[in-house]
Amino acid sequence: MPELPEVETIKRGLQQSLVGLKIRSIEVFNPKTFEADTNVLVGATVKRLCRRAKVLMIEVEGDAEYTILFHLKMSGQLIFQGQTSRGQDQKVVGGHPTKDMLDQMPNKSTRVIFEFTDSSHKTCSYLYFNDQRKFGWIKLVKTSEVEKNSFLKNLGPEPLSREFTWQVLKTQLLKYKTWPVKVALMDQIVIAGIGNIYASEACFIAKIDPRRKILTLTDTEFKKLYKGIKESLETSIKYGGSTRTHFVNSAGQKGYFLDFAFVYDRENQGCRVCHQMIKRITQAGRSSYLCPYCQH
DNA sequence: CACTTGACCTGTCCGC
DNA sequence: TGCGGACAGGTCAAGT
Repeated sequence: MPELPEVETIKRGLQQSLVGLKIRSIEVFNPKTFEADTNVLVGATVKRLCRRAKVLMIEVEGDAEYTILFHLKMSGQLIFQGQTSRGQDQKVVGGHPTKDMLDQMPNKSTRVIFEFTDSSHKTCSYLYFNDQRKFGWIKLVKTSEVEKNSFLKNLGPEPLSREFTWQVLKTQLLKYKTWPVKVALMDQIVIAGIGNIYASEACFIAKIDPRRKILTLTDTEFKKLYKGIKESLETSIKYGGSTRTHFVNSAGQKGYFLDFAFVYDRENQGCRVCHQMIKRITQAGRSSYLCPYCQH
C-alpha cells in the first residue's frame, strides 16, 4: 500500500496523538511482524515521529533511546484510538470521527497492538498495526544506530526535500541508462518513496511514455519529470493519500487522491486531458497506466 | 550487468 | 454456488 504520501499522512495524524504518551504494553499476535524484545519499550515515552521514504519512525525515550521503524508494505495500517478515560466509550483524540473505519479494532488482520497511557495514567489509548497480507514489518533499533539500518541506508534522496533538484533527479536516473523510466522511478535507491501509483502519475504529468529508456530523456524532460514527481506527491498529500483497497490514515479514514489521479487505475477511462482511452501495460511485473496520445 | 520473475501472504473479483 | 486465475499500494533473492 502506502507510498510516500500515505506514510506522510499517517505520520502527521499520529504526531498529534502520540507525542508525550507512554507505552504501557505491546501485544504481538504475529511474531514475524515484530521480531524484537518489546519489553525494553515498556514505560518509554514518545518523543517525536519522522518519515524516511515509506518508513515511519517513532522515537521513544526510556531507559535508553529507541526508534521503532514501521514498513506497511502492501496492506499495512496504523490506526490510533484514544479513550477519554478507562472504561468510557472510545473516542478519537485529536482527529475526526472514524466513519470510514469499517471494523472495530482489533480485527482479524491486527498483528500488533501498542497500549499507551498519558502522564496521569488515567487514560489509555491504542495504536493498532493491521496488515492483511503480513508483508509489513516493525523493527526496533537504538536511535543512535538508525543510520546503520540496512533498509534505510540504501535509500535515495527524499523527493520533497530542498536538496532534491532536477539535476539530482537526472544524476540519479542516469545510473540506470537502459532502464524504462517508470521502473527506475520505483527503485528506492534512485529516489525514495515513489511506488506504483506516483511513478505512473509522474510520467503522465511529464508527458513521457513510461517505457522510454532513461538515456533517451532530454534535459527538458528531466525537468518535467521532476515537476511531475513533486506535483503528484504533493497533490496526494493534500487529498490524504490514495485508497485503492486498504489504506486509511491514523484515524481510520480513506484518502481521496485517486478521485483526481490522471492515469492510475483508470484503464479504459477517458484521459482527463485529451479524452482518449487510458491504457494499462505491465512493466517489471506491475501495472503501469498511460495515455498513449499524451505521453511519448 | 540489465532487467524479469517468483516468493512472501491474504483476500477479492471476474469469467466460466 | 463453486472453482480457477488474475490481481492488489512493496521488497528481496534468484533467475536469464
